[in-house]
Amino acid sequence: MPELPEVETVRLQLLPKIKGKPIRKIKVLHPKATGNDATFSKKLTGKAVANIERIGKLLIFSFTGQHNLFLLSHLRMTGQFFYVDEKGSIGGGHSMTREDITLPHKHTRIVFSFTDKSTLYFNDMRLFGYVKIASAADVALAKSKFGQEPISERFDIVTFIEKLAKRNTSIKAALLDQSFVAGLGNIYVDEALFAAKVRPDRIASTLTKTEARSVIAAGGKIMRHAITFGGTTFQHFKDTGGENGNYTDYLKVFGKQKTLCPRCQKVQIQKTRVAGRGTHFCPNCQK
DNA sequence: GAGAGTGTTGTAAC
DNA sequence: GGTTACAACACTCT
Repeated sequence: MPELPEVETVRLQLLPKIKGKPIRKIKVLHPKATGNDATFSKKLTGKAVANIERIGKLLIFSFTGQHNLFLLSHLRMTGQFFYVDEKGSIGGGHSMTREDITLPHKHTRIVFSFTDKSTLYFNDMRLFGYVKIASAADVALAKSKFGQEPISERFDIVTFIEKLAKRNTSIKAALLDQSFVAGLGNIYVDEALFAAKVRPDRIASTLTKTEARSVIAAGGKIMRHAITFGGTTFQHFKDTGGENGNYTDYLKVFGKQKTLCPRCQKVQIQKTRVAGRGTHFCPNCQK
């Protein structure tokens, strides 16, 4: 379940590996992954990635000398980018060759072959994710739909608090709304609310300013920390070398139901359903 | 073996 | 505009 830190991990790993490499050939194994774009291969063949940006959980690829050609990629829940270098090593020599992974496999949707014989695979079991061609206008429109990111040093907490006061849903639902706050998903929302000692089912407008600040500060801190550990693997996330994220060991509440709260040591972490999602919290610590 | 559960987001509908 | 419900999908768990 890639959230902001996992997507950022993919971006940081992928960029140095593919930047400036012309695409020699593209095989679309499942057209849905490209938004059923019949021109996908033709438009991208011969182009070289200039940069990869990220906003929220969305990746934005730009190409050298192309001012109106971009790729938008969202991993949704099970999307993965795997990079195999010219020697056939998954992860481009960073990680050991993964003998347990053969590529392409039945969930590989798109194969990008570069002129240096390295290959980028887009895998997505559930086909919710995508890699789509976009114009500059498409990119601008997509960017406009995201709220502020808690990891941003320019996060405007005053505006956030004002908007929060108008929300009559749970704080969890509010934090999961990407147009309100960008980057948090189910795992990091639970972790941030635990760190801030706020119950996930609290109505957003009832949070004090201090609590609101605390939630954003915790969200930012946890996600920045997770990025330094290569993200969190809970079910499906793999980095571009097929490795799990290493932040998993630092989770305090997500998936920890029926274990003793690591902070108060008095009650067990509860799992309930808030905002239609599996939700973990300490009924003692979180108010 | 049928059915529920899993989670992100766009869209429709209120 | 806020909010909810649902669809998209394929796999695992009950």
